[in-house]
Amino acid sequence: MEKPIQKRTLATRAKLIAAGEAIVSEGGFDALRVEEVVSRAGVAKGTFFAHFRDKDALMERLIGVRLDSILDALSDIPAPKTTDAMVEEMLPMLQFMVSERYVFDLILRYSGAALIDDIGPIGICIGRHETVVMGWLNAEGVRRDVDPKILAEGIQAFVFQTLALHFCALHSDISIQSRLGSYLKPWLLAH
Amino acid sequence: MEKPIQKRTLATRAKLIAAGEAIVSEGGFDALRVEEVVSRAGVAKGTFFAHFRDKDALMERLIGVRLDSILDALSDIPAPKTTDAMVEEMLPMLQFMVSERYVFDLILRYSGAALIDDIGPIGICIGRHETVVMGWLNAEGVRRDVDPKILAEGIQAFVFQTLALHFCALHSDISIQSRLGSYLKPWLLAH
Amino acid sequence: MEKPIQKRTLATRAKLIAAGEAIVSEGGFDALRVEEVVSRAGVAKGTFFAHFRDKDALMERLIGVRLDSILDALSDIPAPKTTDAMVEEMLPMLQFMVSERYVFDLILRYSGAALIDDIGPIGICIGRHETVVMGWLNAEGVRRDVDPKILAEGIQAFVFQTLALHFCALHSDISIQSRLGSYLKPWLLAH
Amino acid sequence: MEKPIQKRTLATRAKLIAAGEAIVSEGGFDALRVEEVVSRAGVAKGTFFAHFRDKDALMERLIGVRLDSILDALSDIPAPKTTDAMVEEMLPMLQFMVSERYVFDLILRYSGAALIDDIGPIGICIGRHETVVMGWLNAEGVRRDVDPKILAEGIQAFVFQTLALHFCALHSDISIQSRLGSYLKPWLLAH
DNA sequence: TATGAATGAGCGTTCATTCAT
DNA sequence: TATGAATGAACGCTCATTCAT
Repeated sequence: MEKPIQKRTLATRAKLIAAGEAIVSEGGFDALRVEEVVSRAGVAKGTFFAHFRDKDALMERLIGVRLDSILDALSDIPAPKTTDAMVEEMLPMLQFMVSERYVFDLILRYSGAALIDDIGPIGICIGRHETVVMGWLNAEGVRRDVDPKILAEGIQAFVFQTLALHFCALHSDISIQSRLGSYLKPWLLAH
Repeated sequence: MEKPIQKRTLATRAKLIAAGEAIVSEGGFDALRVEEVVSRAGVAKGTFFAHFRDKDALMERLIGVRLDSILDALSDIPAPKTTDAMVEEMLPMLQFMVSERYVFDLILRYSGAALIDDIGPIGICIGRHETVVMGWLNAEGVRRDVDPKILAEGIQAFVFQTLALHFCALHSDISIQSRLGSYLKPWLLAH
Repeated sequence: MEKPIQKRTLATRAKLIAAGEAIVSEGGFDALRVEEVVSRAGVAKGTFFAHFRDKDALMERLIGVRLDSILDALSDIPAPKTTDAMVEEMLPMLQFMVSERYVFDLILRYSGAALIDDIGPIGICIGRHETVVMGWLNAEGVRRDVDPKILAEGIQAFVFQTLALHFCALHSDISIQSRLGSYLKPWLLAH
Repeated sequence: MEKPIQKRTLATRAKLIAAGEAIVSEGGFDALRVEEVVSRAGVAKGTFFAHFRDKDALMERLIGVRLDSILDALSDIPAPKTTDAMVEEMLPMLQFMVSERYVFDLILRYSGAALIDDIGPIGICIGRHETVVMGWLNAEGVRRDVDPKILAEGIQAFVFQTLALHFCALHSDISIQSRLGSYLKPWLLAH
């Protein structure tokens, strides 16, 4: 009785997201213009803002969709045996995050929201990622003296650090993989 | 003939920085508008850009000044003996970084620049911070199996992670100190 | 079979008007939004337009109600003997008209409608006012060389002029009363 | 020293006004779009708002220009001998005011401003009109018992009343001339 | 160096009104 | 009658940055 969301509403929202995805896949996230989204979706501008608080809200959704499909793949694989393998598996996600500065910034900003109420699509994905990664930590060689939750959060921290340095140090010769690896080994391995 | 920097030039730059600091101390970094800076400094808009590459260049200067004074204090203290003490000592810096979302974002963006050529004031400060912290790692109980440089970078990563979560998880009941502590213990301590 | 107006219909309309009045008494006419009217009345937006041609139709109703009660009082008093007394008696109406620029504009726009077919609540009130005022003109000292109908219309013109100047000339030191009086004396008195 | 307005500024403003006039003369005031003004003037949108507070501010200017040229003509003619002749002379102005509802509303709203400080173009024109008309009142047959200033203001009141009724009473068979005449005779003539 | 008018792309907003269900 | 999602056309604004003087 509360809010029997209408079919039409859902259809409109879907049209908006589909239009957004089309634009992004053609020109990247940075190229997305609200004006074009509504024109492609065939709805009025006012409608857009009735569905999304602002442009960023759609961006979050769109990024969330991408992250979700990456995470779907990640969930299906068996737990990697080494930190190098771990990094290898995370690579698709890292590459997506690093594909556009704009994307990275948005993820960074909305990622932590995983802990609060009005958790957005990105926050949910980060949460999923944490869960998946946590599932990997029950492996041989991984330290047992630290709460896996903390370990997973730490991995997250190193991921962000790695990507942030990647953006700043454009001419750096250290690859994402090796940098992340050099953090994860001492963080995860029993010694 | 090289760079006979004129007195007037220096004076103008000083006026701009003073104006910037005044605005920031009144309304925060986020509220700083080039328009107001020049109006307070009594110069024209164009003059601003003759002195600073862009607005961010001034921002960096302003933030750099603050960070520097915090770091000056940090350099004078003896190396903390425990991770808790370490967190305690870093608190002033954390609190400044967390004082405004805008400040945090800017630091995040320019921090990694420490690795590249055109290193700015913020990058320098992050570098100083890293050096100071690295100096603490020669203590008893700190693991020796990892390059201190990597350890220091890891601390940085945990600092950023902690602050990022702090921003998003407004209602969280975990304090900055305890969260950072729960990262640093397993990261730094031999076991 | 003609118009068996249902109880529900009347109830809905009453709710809408009540909601409108509540909003107006809280924030003024200018602040009335259809959105809020229906939300307070607990009906859907579409329902509003099933009851009122447009927003202005409600506005007219609302203003009409106020004007009516002012006019009821005005009808009961004996004809004033002087133009000053006349102005005095008209004051409550003037003050209401001047209470909000928006109200004045609306009255101005719909007042003349008195001459056409689809006469609305405001037009009716202006007509009533004209009738009342015309009844005052049969007094001693009032010129007889002009059709009382024209005289009454002229009074109306001076009222509007006075109020219009009142809005623009905020800092003017001439009161509504004295300005209107200085128009009415030469207009009404035999000489 | 205060504000040595630059030539370029003046040129830009002139371009803006010229563009506005062109649009108005093609499609009427109601058809003016800020977007088109700037596009025709070949300047940026931001520039428009640097010169005019908002769209209405340009409208005022544009209407002011038209009124000015009508008033220029009005100033050159000899004082009319009768109220009918007076009405006849005022006709061009009346017709302009009545040419578009939008124009009339704007004039009505800004006319009285003639009395205050931040007097706009329209206010100035109304003032000029009053002066011109006042000059006509020194004629034979015009009553002497009332301050010409009041008489002129009264004429203004009747003009607005006439035009307002003209708009509302679309199907009315009374012409502007005859209605205005029926007000002016008893207002102006000695009896 | 200094000036300050001009740039400019696009976002967010407004909110009365319509219409398919 | 009632519903409420959708409409839609502009407006106003932002404000760091550029460039001709």
